[in-house]
Amino acid sequence: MSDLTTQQRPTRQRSALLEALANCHDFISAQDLHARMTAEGTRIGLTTVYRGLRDLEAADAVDVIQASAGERLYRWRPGDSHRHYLICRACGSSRPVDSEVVEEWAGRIASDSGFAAVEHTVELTGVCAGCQPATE
Amino acid sequence: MSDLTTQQRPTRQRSALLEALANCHDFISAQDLHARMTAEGTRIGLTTVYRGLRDLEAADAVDVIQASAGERLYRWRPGDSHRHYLICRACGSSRPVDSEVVEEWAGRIASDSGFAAVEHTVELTGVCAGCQPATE
DNA sequence: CTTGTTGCAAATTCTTTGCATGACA
DNA sequence: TGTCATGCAAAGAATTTGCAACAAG
Repeated sequence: MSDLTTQQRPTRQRSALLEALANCHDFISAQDLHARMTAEGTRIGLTTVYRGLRDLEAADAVDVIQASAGERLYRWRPGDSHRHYLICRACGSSRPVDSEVVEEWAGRIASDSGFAAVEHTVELTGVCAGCQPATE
Repeated sequence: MSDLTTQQRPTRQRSALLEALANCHDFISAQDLHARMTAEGTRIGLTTVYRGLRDLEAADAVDVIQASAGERLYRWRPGDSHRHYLICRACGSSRPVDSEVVEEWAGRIASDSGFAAVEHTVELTGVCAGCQPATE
């Protein structure tokens, strides 16, 4: 179960899911991803999308953020590079941010507090340049 | 609406909600808070609890974190002091953490990126000393 | 009396699960 | 042929809204 060598068949749906996600450079919800794939002609069930995303999350291949009402947004993570993003509240676009400082800080908190297995979630939101009202 | 002087009647339920929340020194869900109040003899509707918490959130009187499945947890914020916490995944207890470093970092990201109105969410979770297995 | 508040029930939204069919090795 | 994956439909969970009765000023 925790074994990465667990057999996993490369199916049409799984490939399509990976491709769709890789082509999407912003965070997207399972529902939206399914809708987009369907619109593009890929026949795939919503359940399969959810399952695929869950697997990718378990494999640490995607970054995940919590949207408002329990909705989760996923974003493909190329390599092991980024984990934290700055997201535009208006258009939804996201850009990775350098979070070294925060990583360090989290590590320090962990050792100072006596807590074990400390994990952190950091979400930055704002309004990107393109979405800001022209009004001064 | 954004006016703090907006009339708001001090009702029995609202006072009870505030008191229950102030007496609870950890994060708690709307459902649990309602259950606890009911168990203590306070007659209040679940809807009213949700509405009260929503108002408190809007007034910045509580800190909010996202639990797993779209569940939101609330914690009374005395004064304007703390905003970030380290939460035990095992027992749910929380302790405020010094987040000055993160505040600064977030501010720098904001100015560097060209984003406006940048807000940040930071959640730290771990296993507190009391919940760690005696093993080792 | 007038207006905001309450609370039950129904509706919404996102996500997960049961189970029979279908595909890959 | 034997598994694992798929996907429909139903279940589950948390939160929000409609609306009539109620309480405060």
